[in-house]
Amino acid sequence: MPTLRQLEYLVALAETKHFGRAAASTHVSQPTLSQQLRTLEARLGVTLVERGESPVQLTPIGRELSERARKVLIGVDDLQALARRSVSGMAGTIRFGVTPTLGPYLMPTVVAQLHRAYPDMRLYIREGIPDEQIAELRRGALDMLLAPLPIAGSDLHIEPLFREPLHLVAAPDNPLCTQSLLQKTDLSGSGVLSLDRRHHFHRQAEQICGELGAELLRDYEGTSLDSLRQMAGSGIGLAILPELYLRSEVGGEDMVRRLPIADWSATRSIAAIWRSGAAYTQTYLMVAQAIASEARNMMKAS
Amino acid sequence: MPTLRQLEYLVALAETKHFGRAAASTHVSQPTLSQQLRTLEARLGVTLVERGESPVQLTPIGRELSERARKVLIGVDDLQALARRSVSGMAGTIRFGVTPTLGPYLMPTVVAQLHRAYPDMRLYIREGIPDEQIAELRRGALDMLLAPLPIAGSDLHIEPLFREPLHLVAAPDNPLCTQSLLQKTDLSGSGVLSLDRRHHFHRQAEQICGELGAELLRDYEGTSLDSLRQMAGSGIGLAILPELYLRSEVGGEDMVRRLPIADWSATRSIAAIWRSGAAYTQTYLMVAQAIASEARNMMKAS
DNA sequence: CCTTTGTGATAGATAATATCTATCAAGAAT
DNA sequence: ATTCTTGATAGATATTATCTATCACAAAGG
Repeated sequence: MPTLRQLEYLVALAETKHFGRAAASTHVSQPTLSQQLRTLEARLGVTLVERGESPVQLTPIGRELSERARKVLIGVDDLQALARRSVSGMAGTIRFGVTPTLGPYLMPTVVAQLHRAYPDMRLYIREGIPDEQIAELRRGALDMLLAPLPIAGSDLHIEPLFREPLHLVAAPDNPLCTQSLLQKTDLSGSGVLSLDRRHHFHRQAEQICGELGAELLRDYEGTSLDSLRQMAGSGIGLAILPELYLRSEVGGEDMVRRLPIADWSATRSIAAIWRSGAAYTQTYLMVAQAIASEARNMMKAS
Repeated sequence: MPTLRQLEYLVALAETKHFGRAAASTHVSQPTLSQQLRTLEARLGVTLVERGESPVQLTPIGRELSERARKVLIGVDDLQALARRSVSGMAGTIRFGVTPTLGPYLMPTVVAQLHRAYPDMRLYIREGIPDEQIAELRRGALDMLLAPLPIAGSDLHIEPLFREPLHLVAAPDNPLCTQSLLQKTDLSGSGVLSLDRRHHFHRQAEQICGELGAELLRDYEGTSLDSLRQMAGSGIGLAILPELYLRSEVGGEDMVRRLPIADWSATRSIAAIWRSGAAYTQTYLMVAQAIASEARNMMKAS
């Protein structure tokens, strides 16, 4: 295999057609360049230079290979340039897991912002069930994760970011919607829709229903927040929907109404998570803080 | 600057996620790979591997750079593969000079033939005045040349290839065309057209006119064989045109007629030329012989 | 919980390679 | 004919890559 230095010497000779000047431009002595060119010719098994010509001429093969060499050296220069830009850590592709109950309503803006600020960094977003994504994070298929708490694991760094309010919603013609302020007891016995049980969301819905004396409907599991909203809008039951979803273009409140309930404060805690042994944790921390900031901005705007 | 070996180690580690297996696949010991990865990180100024993780994980930057590294190594593999294919000499781009009084009527077929036989070799054809192209050959702007003889120069290898007949042509309604066999004396005093004096062709026309007692017309210098043919076809004068031109699609004899002249044997010698100190002279010789063979084939066909 | 195995890092020695200076041979320029 | 320029060769030195031996620590197994 040739060395990059040898390729440099070949390219310099192709440009200068002079052993001495090629040596000077690559900062070695002329005998070194002469010797290394010979070694390169021996390794490649071809003659690169017409000896005895004045000025020096490359052979047709030598010219062809020097063009290839130039491209290789450009590739190495690009690699080094990227490394220089990466010294801060703000580079590379971060494989980022998100729950579908949050990611689509929050991450697009954040991804665009971060890419503008750090052109060499990308978030490659992948949706999935948090528990499954935790396993993927552990085995190295993901670098970072946005997920609701709680999450257990001493080998993970958990960075709480923000709390997202959860709202109970009903169809507009539901009698509950006629009251200006509901008491929790008013909801006793109501049917509530939820996502399938693999979702964190489901468990939180179970807890809320327990508090209200409501009933978690088991015959109508939603596959997405949208299907929950549509079923709730059709009067099949109530639904618990998160704030960022309701505020998004996709969500919205044209089909359902938030129920105003006295002393209602259900929320879910969202955290960014990465492996404890990760390098570039400052980078992950910065990304996490950008997400938290955007989420707060989105929830503050009225 | 990283070394190609270090890039190999990085790519192997990205693939195996195991220092020992990466070392085995690159045929070094595990401590060597570990050390070289550390050196590479130091040179690039970035962390490529998450230490303490099990199994080994690359950082986002490490993954990005290993992709760049892979591309560089592919470039080097391609360079080596081309070198292997070039050992025979039949590779690279040969910068090939030709006279416009011959090249366009002979070289297209030869270029295609050679490229089929040797896909890694190309002839890059450039037309020009032979004397000027001889200078370009000497100073290394051309590798090879097809030109009429004589050519002087002890620093050049001259490989005579074939003789091309030259024909005197006239307009069809020229009285000379009514005779089935002309004597050279019949042409005494006739006007003959020629190319401008920089062309070898011009000098040969002068010589032929001297032999015939004809007169070289000086007010009508042609810029190409086509313009000579068209002027001759218009009755402005006679013209001397070479065999391969007359046989070509571009040339042809629809506008002019060859004059049948007793004991007519005017020809020009065509040779392939390269620098005496050139490498890969066997390649040039093979190219030259392909040209000679094609020329003979084209002139033999009736 | 203890022992064994696996993994990556470190240390010192050795092998291999790159580069140096000195000098030469040959050609070009004066 | 002499001097200068250019690329090659020789031997010495500097630098780097790789080795083996061994360590520290974590994971796996009993």
